Amino acid sequence: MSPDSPVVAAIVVILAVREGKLHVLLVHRSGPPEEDRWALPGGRWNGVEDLEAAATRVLERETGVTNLYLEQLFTADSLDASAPSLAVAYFALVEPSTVRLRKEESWRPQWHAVDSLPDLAFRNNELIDQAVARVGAKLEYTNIAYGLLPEQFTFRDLHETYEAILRKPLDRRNFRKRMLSMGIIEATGGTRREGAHRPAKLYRFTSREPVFL
Amino acid sequence: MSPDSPVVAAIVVILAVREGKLHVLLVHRSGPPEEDRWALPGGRWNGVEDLEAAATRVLERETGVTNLYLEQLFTADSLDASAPSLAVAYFALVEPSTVRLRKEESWRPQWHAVDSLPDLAFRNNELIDQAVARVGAKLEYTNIAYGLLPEQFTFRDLHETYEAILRKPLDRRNFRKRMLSMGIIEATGGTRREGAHRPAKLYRFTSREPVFL
DNA sequence: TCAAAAGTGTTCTATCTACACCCATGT
DNA sequence: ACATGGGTGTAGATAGAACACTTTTGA
Repeated sequence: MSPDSPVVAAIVVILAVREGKLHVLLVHRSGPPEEDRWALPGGRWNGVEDLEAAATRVLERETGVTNLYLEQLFTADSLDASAPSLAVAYFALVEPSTVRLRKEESWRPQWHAVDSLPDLAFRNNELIDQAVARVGAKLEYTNIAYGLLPEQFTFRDLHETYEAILRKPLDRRNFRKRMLSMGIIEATGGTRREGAHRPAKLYRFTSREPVFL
Repeated sequence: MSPDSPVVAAIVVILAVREGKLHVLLVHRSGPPEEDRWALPGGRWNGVEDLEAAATRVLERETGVTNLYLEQLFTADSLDASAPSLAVAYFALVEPSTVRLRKEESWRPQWHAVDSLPDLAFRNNELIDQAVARVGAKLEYTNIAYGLLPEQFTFRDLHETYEAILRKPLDRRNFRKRMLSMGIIEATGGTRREGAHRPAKLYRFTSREPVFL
């Protein structure tokens, strides 16, 4: 491999909220370089398809999910000291119940709570921090949370999702007002019973395409 | 060149405010591909240095400027239909009086008002739009305007700079209050006479490193 | 004394924050 | 009737927007 022809990979920070905590999907490297460490899933770019298509392919291979929110994040160099390489990082927002993880023995993908990550290969921790920061900022002025939630959801679901990403408590009443005044969600008319208490109204996103306010 | 080993280039959106208008530095392509069109300056990445070093090198070659504000913007593929290629775009903020443009006959760099750009090679217009949007957003919560202004400047200079990027009038009094309350600038104590009128106080940025508020 | 730009405060409005009680349901 | 989470309103503080006159200087 000549110095002029680096290896280019697309890697994806796949984020989901599970049981009120933000998780990222990692694979365990069973071969060099950085053998036996956790890392973001990725795939080599073949130079023919779109870069974003390469990221989509990685996302689908690892999760079975297609068509969710995907955005370019950052391009990192020098990740692999052994050869010239470039990693174009994307992040994806997925709804965990739609995910079917790959079941291989090696390179097995697994959810990890973002709060308590080990030291990852290729300085991937920095990319995850960046992705979380970016998503948090975008929650304020876009509807991209649709990527993290199912078609229908309660205000509680939405509230937990926001708190998981922003890592701070949000007043329930103010949160509700803000969401409604943003106009990105609407009541479906339905309700959901979940226990010995009042049923919650169901909502949906008015659009499941990215909308900027 | 195999499909697995694309060409990687660093390209730079170099922005400056000249006479109250936002400008971008472009080179005129005197060879294929896209011969005879204007494009962003760039250089091939050699795979050894940091990507950011490659961008810095482009910036210095075209402007003589070093050590100003530089940030990664976006990585674009399929810019050149003839071969697999990847362009990692950066944007830089420079103070035009410090710039000494390269004087070659071909590939001569030239400032262009962002308001009235021609159709550029490699869909570079989109990258410029992105850069301007990003800088505009960051003016609100960072001090990166330091990159566009000399060591000392008047409130008028600062005001014109902000208006040039945001493309909208900003009330002078409110602007002044906001800048001072942000705490990113301070009076030097000096003044500058510029004509038959009251001299303006001079200010400097309290820090010339990026600061987030 | 005039022209030209620098400098300065107040009022109003909208937005954000803090905060506590009643409601609907199942057991 | 009680336990559990769902649902709602108000008051105070803060930040942003609108707006016009006085000051300093050189000619």
